[in-house]
Formats: sequence, structure tokens, C-alpha cells
Amino acid sequence: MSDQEKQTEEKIFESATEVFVEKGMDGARMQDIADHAGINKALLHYYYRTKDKLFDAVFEKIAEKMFRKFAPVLDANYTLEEKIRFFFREHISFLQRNSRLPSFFLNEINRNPERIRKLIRKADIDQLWHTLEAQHRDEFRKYNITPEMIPQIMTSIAAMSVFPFAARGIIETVFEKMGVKFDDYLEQRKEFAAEFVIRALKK
Amino acid sequence: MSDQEKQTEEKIFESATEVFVEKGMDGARMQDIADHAGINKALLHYYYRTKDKLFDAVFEKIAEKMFRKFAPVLDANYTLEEKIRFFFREHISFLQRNSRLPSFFLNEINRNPERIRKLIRKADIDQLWHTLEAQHRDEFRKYNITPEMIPQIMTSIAAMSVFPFAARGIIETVFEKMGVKFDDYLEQRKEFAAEFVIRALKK
DNA sequence: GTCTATAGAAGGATAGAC
DNA sequence: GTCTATCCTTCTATAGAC
Repeated sequence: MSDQEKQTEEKIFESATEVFVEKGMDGARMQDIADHAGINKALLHYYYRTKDKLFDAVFEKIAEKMFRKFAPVLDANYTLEEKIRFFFREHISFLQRNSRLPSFFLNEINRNPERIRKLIRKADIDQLWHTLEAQHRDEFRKYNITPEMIPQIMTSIAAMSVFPFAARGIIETVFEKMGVKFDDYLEQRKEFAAEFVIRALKK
Repeated sequence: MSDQEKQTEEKIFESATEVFVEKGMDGARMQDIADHAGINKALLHYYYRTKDKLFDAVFEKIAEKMFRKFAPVLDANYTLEEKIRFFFREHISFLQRNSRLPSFFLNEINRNPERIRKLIRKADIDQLWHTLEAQHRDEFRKYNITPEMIPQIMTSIAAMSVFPFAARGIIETVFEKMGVKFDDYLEQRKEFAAEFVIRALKK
């Protein structure tokens, strides 16, 4: 693959990412992507054949990027509480720099759940859980965390971090009326969310 | 307005609601809505002129329906803890019966924040907050809840209830691998979320 | 590999008959 | 009020020249 090929293909990919995240699969236009990349429509089809294939490539890359942020949680050198604080600090920081991802991502999955299935299959979810369970067995016992609480806790943690971005449009509008700045709220949230969850887990 | 007019207009409205919630504004097709209502496209335009106006009508109705669920929280005859339990029980039950609303709603707002502004203006958000503050001043003091924590707490409560539905596609796929049933999880969540938040608020 | 030009299909909207 | 037929625009995708 020549340098120029790669440059063009990458430029297309980056432009497609921006436009798809901004407008969604249905709202995005191949013309917009071409304009954004400074080329013409025909080249998009030359490199990716169809809009659908281009979208799939973009979507998969984004999914991989988001899940990668969860990996350090498996690091064994931290206590459960440290991991919770680490997660919120890092994850919210990541979303601050990519604040439209959650809404885009969740929406496209709901619209076409098949898209996520093959990615989830690759990521060893239950493996991840068993690893965590082994690392923190004592702490789980201390907190009275039973296996059937795991789905509740996992989704609660994700909710605390992701929801402000997924619901950004409405939250920001409400905050405006209350005189609250969304950016300040996010900075504050990194610590608030961690302490909130830790207190909730303690008996 | 004759009975038949109303019947047709209502049928169009209901069909439009289903199709828009299912496919989103951009993905919805006027032809789909017409087929769903058992009429032809021309009639849609006769009653609502444009796709945009039809969507606006649907969207506003849904927004009104969702916010109405918050109203009982203002009832003064309950303690703060009772209200939290009541909210999660009622709100999650409502979303169980309308499980695609959150994703649709949040996404359309993010795609066009202007849509929500006029509706938020109508709903007296700060008024709502002052009412709550007056009703629960003592409890807030007991819990050490300060004014700058309010945005964090409000969004956390909303997140606990709404996120499982907004992220349903991915959560359900993960649960599948873990052998967890989404419906059971939701039933459990009504109580779990309430106790989770209450514990988090307590020092 | 990149462009221009255009095919071909789909979708929103309207005209006009009944 | 409801239908059929059709206009017109937009969009994806491809053909063919360079």
C-alpha cells in the first residue's frame, strides 16, 4: 500500500468518523464525508465500496477504542476502591474528549443490535468477570456483594459515567436554567461518582 | 372535526409514533408510516403537511408524557427516602412499558437540542427544585446535601433509571453471555436502585 | 488512484380526480 | 377526506476518461 493510498484512506476514515458520529448512520451523507475529506464521492466507493461497509469500519474502530478504556481495570495492583476511583477519573476524562461517542454508540447499537454481537463475542466478558471476582473475593465478601448483584453494580457504574454524555442535550439545557456549567459538573463528577458508588456499596 | 377525521388523524399519529421511535427521524419513511396506518402517503401530508411537522408533534407528545412521570415527586406527603423508592418503582415500570423511548428521546435531543429548549422553558425546572428544597430542608441537612451537589444527585438518579434502557442493546447482549435475563434484572432494579441511592446519600 | 458525469432508485411533496 | 399518479430533489453507486 503506497503512502498516498494510506493517506487518502485514512483521511476518508477520519472524515467518515466525524460525520457518522455527528449525524448517525441514517443522517450521514456520502457527499458530506467526501467534502470533509476534500475529495469526491467516487473515491469513497473506490476504497470502501458501500456506505454500509464504511460505517461498519468506523463503528468497529470506535467500539474497540471505547472498550480499551476498560482494560486497566483488570490490573491486579489496585484495591476495589482504587479501581473505582481510577475508572471514573479515566473514563469521564476520555468521554470529555469524545463527548458525542456515547450517544452515537448506544443509539446505533439499539437500532441494529446485531452490530455489537460479534464484537461482544470477541471480548471475553465472562472471563473479565471471573478475573475481577478472583482479585477481589475478600472485598466482595466485606461489602456483602453477592453474584446476583453484579449486573446491577456493573450497569450502575457505567450509568454514572456514561449517562451525562448520553443525555447531554437535555442535561445541558436544564443546567442552563439552573446556572450550572456542564464542564464544571463533569470535573466534579469524576470524584463524586466514585464516592457515590463506594458509599452505596458499603453497608 | 368529524369522527372519521379524528380517527384517521389519530391513526396517523399513532403509526408515526411507532415508526419514529423505532427508526428515528432520519431513518423513518413516510411510506412506512402510511403503510402502518393503512392509508397512503398523500393523507399524511394532508393532515401534517411535512415530515418535520409530523415528527415535531410526535416528539412533543412523547416529551410531555415522560415528564408527567416526574410530577408525583412533588407530592409533599412523603419523606425523601419514600420519594426515591416511589420514583424508581414508577419510573422503571413506565420505561418497561415504553422501553424504546429513552434511546429515541435522548438521541433526537442530542441531534437537535433546539427541540427541547422550548419544552424545558415551559416546565419550571428551578421552580421544581425550590419546591423540593423547601419540602426536604431538614433531610438535606441530615444527609449533608449541599446545593452544589444537587446537579450530581439529580443526574445520578436519572442515570440509574434511564441508562439500562438507553444502553439496552449492549446490556442485553452482555447479559446473554452471562446468563442473566434482562426482565429479571429490571424487576430487581426497582428496589436496588432506590437502596443504592439512599445508601450513597447517607454519610 | 482520482476525477467528471450520470445512471438508477428512493423519498418527500403536490396536483387533480372522485 | 381519500385516492392515484407524478413531479422533483436527493442520494447511493457506477462507468469511463485521465
